[in-house]
Amino acid sequence: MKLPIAFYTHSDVLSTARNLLGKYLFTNIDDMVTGGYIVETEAYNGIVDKASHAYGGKLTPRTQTMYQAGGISYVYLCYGIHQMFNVVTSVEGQPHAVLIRAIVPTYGIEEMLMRRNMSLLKPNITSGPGSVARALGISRKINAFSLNGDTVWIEDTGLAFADDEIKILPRIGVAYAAEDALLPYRFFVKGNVYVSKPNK
DNA sequence: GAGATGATTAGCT
DNA sequence: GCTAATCATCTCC
Repeated sequence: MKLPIAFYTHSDVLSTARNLLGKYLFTNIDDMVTGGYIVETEAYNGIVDKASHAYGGKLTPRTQTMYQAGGISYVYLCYGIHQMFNVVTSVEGQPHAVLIRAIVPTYGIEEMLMRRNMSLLKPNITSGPGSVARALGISRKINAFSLNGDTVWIEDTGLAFADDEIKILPRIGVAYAAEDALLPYRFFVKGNVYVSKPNK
């Protein structure tokens, strides 16, 4: 069952990031369906968040996707090689987003292995945002797609994690964001092997 | 129109 | 642990 758009449009990006844990993310790229459930996310809290592309209300051709109403994808390239997949949340004009950092692969594992150029299923297949996007075949072509569509979508299968199975820590790789780098905006399932390190 | 720069990963030590 | 890879995007001239 696909998540309703209402799941994405409320304004508390932190609770959306928390509630995305355990949800299934699917893509249908070149007629191949791949997916798995989310075990690690990071929240990016709009114009007041120094780690966000939209900090200070910055509006460019790239970031305008984040200003749209919640329930769509935001995909961009980082370090020249890695595609990052984000879920846009909140209402139009509020550039909130949740970065998907890790999933547990469950559907289309063969296809994911091929995309990752691997022969054996190892935890690093979908560990880290760049790896998740590559395994799922996500590219910038999928930017600003509705998460209720047929190319990329998120489902609720009833899987949920209790608060004591979840750990909340500061985000990864945002040291440049000064005091905002310390904000506890990273959510992950404790000890899950697909979560990028540290995972405890 | 050119130059600086990352929400990272993989591979080697 | 450390470091190179690599290019779209943004910023300033």
